[in-house]
Amino acid sequence: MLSPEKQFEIIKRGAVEILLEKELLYKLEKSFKENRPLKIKAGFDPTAPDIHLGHTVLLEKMRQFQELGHEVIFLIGDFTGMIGDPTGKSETRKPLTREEVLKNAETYKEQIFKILAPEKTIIKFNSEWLMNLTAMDIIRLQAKQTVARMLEREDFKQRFASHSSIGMHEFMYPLFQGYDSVVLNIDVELGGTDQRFNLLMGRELQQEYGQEPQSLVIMPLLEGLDGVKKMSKSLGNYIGISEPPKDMYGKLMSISDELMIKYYELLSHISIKEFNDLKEGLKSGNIHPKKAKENLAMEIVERYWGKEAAIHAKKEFDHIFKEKGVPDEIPVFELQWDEEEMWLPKIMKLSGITPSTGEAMRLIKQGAVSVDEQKITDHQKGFKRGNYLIKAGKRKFVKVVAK
RNA sequence: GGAGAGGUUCCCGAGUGGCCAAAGGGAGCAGACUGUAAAUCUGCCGGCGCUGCCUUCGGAGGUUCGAAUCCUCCCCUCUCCA
Repeated sequence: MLSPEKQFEIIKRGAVEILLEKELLYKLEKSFKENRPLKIKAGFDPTAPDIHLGHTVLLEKMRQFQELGHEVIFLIGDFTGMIGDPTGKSETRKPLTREEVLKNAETYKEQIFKILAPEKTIIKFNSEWLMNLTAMDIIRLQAKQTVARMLEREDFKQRFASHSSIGMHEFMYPLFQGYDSVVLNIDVELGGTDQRFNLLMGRELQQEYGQEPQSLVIMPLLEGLDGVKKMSKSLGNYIGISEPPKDMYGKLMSISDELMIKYYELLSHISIKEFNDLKEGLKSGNIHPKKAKENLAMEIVERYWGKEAAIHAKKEFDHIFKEKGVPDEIPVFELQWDEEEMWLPKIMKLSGITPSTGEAMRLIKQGAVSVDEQKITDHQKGFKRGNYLIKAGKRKFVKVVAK
């Protein structure tokens, strides 16, 4: 086991904040002395089992705890999921059926065990205990907090100020999440910055119930490909961990240099020293950012798909973008081709490479289209019945075969 | 229950009878540049073989030579009062 100080250093990497640092250090020392692992918790929504790199920030931190010998609980909020974390937009969600919850849990497992060690991960569902609370239990729980305290939460505060509606049940979300920590007697809870209020609630409730308050490790929300907004599926700026290697590689290569550093800090397995050297190197110009980005993309693709796939993805990427070549696998489209000659935009539309002939015409006028590696600029041009390789823009290819 | 505000093209948002396929911004796409990216510049950004035609402005009708704009009914969202 590593010394408490070393452990702390690893835990702190990438974290926005640790509450309270001294307290966590003390817990680590105690755990070290008594040779007793700490209980770590992180909660996940039961509805979104399609994991992307944003989720993995937390998972990576959990993995670090596992490697340090602590006990990690992957908590699926199947009960709290019915409420939906108050965001002002989301309405009360439909309760998932038992089958759906279990099915989603399976999907989770397939994905998270690419990061976490299966034998060391404890999976729990909070419906296990929350479902059995009586009305009396719930009132007792509610009595531990005040409306004023609830309104300190940024989201509630804003909605209250702007006269937007706040459902009574929404107040229960933080309480239940905190109560989970009480039930499990958690030592450290992990969460994103958006979870701060809920995480703190755990501390307060644990104290109310006579437990030592959990320490909090607050992780940043990973920015998506645009580098501004947080990574999320609905914004379409995400990299899913089940995406094919070449998509994953390509997306990683498209991030900005600045974002790359954050990704390194939060996602890469390189050591803290290596990370600092990298930052220095980039600053001084000794390391070319492109090279650094390639390494990052390789590391991450390899994590989810293996070394060979990563190498292949890189080759393919270099081929297409550096050499402006053609990928190995191009979708083939069998085109019903009766006439002698067909209008190019029509071919493009029918083959699905562009949504409309108008779009195809525009692209041709802009010099973005080539047929059999020959740039086409005449949007009136027709082609004789036959097979052609059409390229539109940098990454859209299709092989048209006359049928 | 009463009073009021509003629903416009992917998003935000202007437009209150013809000059509107609808300003502006964002997103997106393409070209140039580059390191593959960012930034910047340029072009595009409803459909159609396209100097024109067709379909869009919550829905359905109506007025008018002409409607996103006016009228009627309906649906939805939000606010205030109780």
